[in-house]
Amino acid sequence: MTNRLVLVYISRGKMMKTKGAFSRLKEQERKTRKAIIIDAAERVFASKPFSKVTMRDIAGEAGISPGAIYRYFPDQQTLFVEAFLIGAEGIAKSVQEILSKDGYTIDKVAESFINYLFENDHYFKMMTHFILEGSIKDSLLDRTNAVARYMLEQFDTMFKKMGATGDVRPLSHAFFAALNGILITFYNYPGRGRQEILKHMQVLARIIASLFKNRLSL
Amino acid sequence: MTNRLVLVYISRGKMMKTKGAFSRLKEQERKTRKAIIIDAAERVFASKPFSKVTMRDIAGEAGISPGAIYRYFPDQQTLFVEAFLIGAEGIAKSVQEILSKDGYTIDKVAESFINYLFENDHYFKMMTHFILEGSIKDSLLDRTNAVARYMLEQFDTMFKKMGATGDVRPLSHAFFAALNGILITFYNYPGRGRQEILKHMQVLARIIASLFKNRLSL
Amino acid sequence: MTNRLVLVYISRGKMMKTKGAFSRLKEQERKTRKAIIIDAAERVFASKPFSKVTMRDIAGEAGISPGAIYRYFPDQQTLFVEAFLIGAEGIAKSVQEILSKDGYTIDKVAESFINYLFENDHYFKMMTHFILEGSIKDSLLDRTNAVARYMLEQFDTMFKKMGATGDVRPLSHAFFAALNGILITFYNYPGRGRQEILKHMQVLARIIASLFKNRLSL
Amino acid sequence: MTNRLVLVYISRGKMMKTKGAFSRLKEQERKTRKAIIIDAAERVFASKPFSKVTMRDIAGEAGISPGAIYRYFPDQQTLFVEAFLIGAEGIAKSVQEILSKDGYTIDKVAESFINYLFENDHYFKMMTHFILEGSIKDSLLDRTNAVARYMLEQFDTMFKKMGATGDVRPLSHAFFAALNGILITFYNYPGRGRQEILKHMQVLARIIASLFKNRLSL
DNA sequence: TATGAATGAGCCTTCATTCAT
DNA sequence: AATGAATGAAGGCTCATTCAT
Repeated sequence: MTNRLVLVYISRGKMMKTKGAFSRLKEQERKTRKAIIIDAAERVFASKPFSKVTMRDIAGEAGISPGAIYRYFPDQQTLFVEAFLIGAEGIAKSVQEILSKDGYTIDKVAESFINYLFENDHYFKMMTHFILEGSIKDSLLDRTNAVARYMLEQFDTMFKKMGATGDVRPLSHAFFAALNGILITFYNYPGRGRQEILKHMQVLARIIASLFKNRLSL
Repeated sequence: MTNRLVLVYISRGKMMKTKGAFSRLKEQERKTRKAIIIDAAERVFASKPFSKVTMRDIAGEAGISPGAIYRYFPDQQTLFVEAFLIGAEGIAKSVQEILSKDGYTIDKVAESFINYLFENDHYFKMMTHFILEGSIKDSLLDRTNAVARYMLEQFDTMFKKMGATGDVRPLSHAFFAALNGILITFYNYPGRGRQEILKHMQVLARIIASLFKNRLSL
Repeated sequence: MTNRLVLVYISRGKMMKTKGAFSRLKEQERKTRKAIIIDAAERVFASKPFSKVTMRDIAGEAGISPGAIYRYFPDQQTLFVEAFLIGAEGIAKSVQEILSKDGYTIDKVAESFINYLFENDHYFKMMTHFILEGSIKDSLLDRTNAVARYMLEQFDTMFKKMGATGDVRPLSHAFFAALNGILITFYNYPGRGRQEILKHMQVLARIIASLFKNRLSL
Repeated sequence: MTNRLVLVYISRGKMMKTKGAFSRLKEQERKTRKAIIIDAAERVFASKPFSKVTMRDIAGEAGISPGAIYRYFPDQQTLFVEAFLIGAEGIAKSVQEILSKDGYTIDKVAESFINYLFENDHYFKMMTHFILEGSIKDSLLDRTNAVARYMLEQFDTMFKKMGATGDVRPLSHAFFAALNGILITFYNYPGRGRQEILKHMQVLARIIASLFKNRLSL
C-alpha cells in the first residue's frame, strides 16, 4: 500500500515538471484501459453468437460499468471495429511470422492462416459481420483497409518469392479470398465436431495452396 | 324429399370430386402468397443491412399487416431461411443450366456462380448470416444442407467430366469455398463501383477456375 | 339442381303457412350448432390452461371457421360463459341425482361433487376464472346466479332432511364454499399425481362432510 | 503531501471496512425499489382484472419506464409471484399474531384470515390465478410451497393446542381449504356491497370454525 | 351462412445510450 | 472518471374480431 502511494506522489511531482511526460502517461493509461475493454470484448465474442453480444456483457467481462465504456469508445460500432482491428493485426502478425522464416511454403502459410482464424473465431466472425453490415464509418474503414493491404502485401511478397512475375496482387487476392471462403463455408459444417471441421479446413487449405503452387511451377 | 336427398348426395359427390381441385387451388394460392412475402423480404434485404430487417419492414413492403406474415411462416427465422432457400435453388439452377450445356468450362461455371450471387446479394448475405448466427432450427437445417449438397454434387459431376479421378468431393468443397470467399471478401471493396467490383470478382474467379483446370490437366 | 330449387320452393311454401314451426326448427338448429361449439370449447378447455384457449382453437375443434363462431356468440366472453353455464347445470344435475336417491348421505354428496368437478376440470377452472375476472355482463350474471341458487337450494333440502332447523342457507353456503375450496386449494398439489390428488380431496371432503354431520346430530 | 497520501490510505482502509456497509446500503436500496414496484403492482392488481394487468401498467403506476422493471425482476411471472409471496407472508404473519396470543380461538383465527385476504384481494386473486395457470417455474414454486407449508404448520399447532391428536395435517388442510373457498365463492356475491359481503364471509367463517371446534370437543 | 385471410392493437422483453450521483 | 439505474424506442409475436368472397 505504502509503495503504491509513494508512486502516486512521485508522479504528481513529475506532473509539475514535465507535463509532456504526464500526458504521455495518461495517454498510455487510456490505451491500456481501451485494451482491457477490447480484451474483454474478444472474450465475449468468443463465447456467444455475434448478434447476442451486448455492451453490458462486455462491461461485465471487463469489470467495469456499461457507462464507462463510453469514455473510451463513442459507440458500440467503434468498439467492435477496434476490437476487430486488433484481431486483424494479430492475423497479419501471425502471417508475417511464418513469412519471416526461411524455407516457409505456401502450404504452411495457408495452414497457419486457417489455424489462427479458426482458433480466434471472433475475428473472423467480426470480419464477416462488418462486410455484411456494410456501414462502417469512413475513418474506421481506412484502418481496416490498411490492415487488409498490409496482409495482401505479405502475400504479394510470398508469391514473388515463389517466382511469380508481373502483377501478383490478383493472386494474393484470390489466395486470401479462397482461405476466407474455406473458413466461412465450413464454419458450421453440420454434424461435425470442432476438431473434425478444422481438419477438413486444413485439407481444403492444402488443396488451395497446392493449386497455387502448381500454377507457379509451370 | 327423396329427390332432395339424392341431390344432396350428388352435390356431395361433386364436392368430393372437386375437392381435390379446390384445395389444389387453395394450396396454389397459399404458395403464391408465400412467394409475395418472400419477394418483399428480398427487396427489403437488398435495401438495408441484414440485421436491421424487421418483420414490420417486410409486411410493409408486401403491403400487408405484420400479423398476416405469421399465417404463412411460423416465425422470422423460417421466413428468412425459406427466402434463402428460394435463392439457393436459383443458384443451383443457374449452375445446373451451365452444366447441362455441352461445351461448358469451369470458367463459365465460376463466372455464372459469381454473377448470379452478385446480382442476388441477399442470398449470399443470408447464407453468411446463417453461418455466423449458427443456431438454425434442425428442420430448416436439413433443407439448407440439402441444397448445399445438391450444389456440391453438381460440382462433383463437373470435376469428373474434367477428368478428375478418385474422391472429387474435396475439390468441389474447395471450389465452392473459394468462390464464396471471393464474394464475401470483395463485396465491399472500398472505393470501387458495383461494376468494377463485379469485374474484379470475375477476374479472381477466372484465376481460381484456371488453377483447378491446371491441376486436372497435369 | 332443379330438385334443389323445388325443395326450396317447398320450404318457402311451408314458411308461408307455418311460420311458427319453421322458425322453431331454425331455432332448434341454431341451438344445436351452439351446443356443438360449446362442446368443442369444453374439450379445448380440458386440454390446456384456460388462458391459452383461443377462438381459433375452439373453431378448429368444432370443425368450423373462426368467423362462424360469431354467428352464434357475439363475443368470446359470451361463449365462455355459456359454456360454463352448461357445465354448471351438469354439476347441479349430478348433485340432484344423488339427492333424489333415498338414503343418500352428506358424505356421498360431498364426494360426488368433488368427483364430478375434478373429472370436469374445466367447469371449475372457468368458474374460478369468472369469479376472478369479475366483469361478467349483467345478463349473463343472472343466469349464473340462477344456477348457483338452484344448487344451493338442493343443499338446503339436504340439510333440512338431515334435521337442520331455521335458516339453513348459511349452512349450504359454507358447505358449498368448503368443497370449492378443496378443489381450488389442492388442484395443483405439488409433486402429486392426479389420482393421488383426487384421493386427498376425497379425504378432505369426507372431513368436511363429517363436520356438518356432527353439528346436525348434536 | 504525505498527509494527503495518508488520508487516501485511510480512506481506502475505510472503504474496505465500510464496503460491507456500502453494499448493504445498495442491497437495501435495491430491496426498496423492488418493494416500490411490487406496491405499484398491487395497486394495479386491485384496479382491474388480473389477466388485464400489463407490465406497462405497473411501470406507469410505479412512475418508471417499462424496461426498468426488468432490472429488478427477470420476467413478468417472477414479479407477479414475488408480489404474491409478499402478500402470503403478510397472511402468515397475521395468522401467527393471532396464534401467539394466549386466549386465541379458532373463530378469531378464521376471522382474521378472512379479513386479511378480503382487504388484500389481489393476493388471493393471485393465488387462485397461479393455481389455475398451473405452470409456475420450479424455482418460484418452491417458495410458494414454503409459504403454504408454513401456514399449514401454524394451523397444525392450533389444532394440537385445541386437543386434536394423531395426524392433524388433514384437519389443517380442510380448514385452510374451507376458508379459501369462502373467499373465492363469495367474492363476487351479486348485488351485495363490499361490507355486506365481508360480513357474510365472516358468518360463514364462524360456521366453519364452530364445526371444527365441535369436532374437537367431542 | 360460412369462410378464413387480414387486421392492428397490444403484449413482453431487450439494449444502446444517457445522466444524476 | 466511474457508476449503474433509467430510458424509451423497437422488435417479434399473438389473437379477438371483421369482412370480402
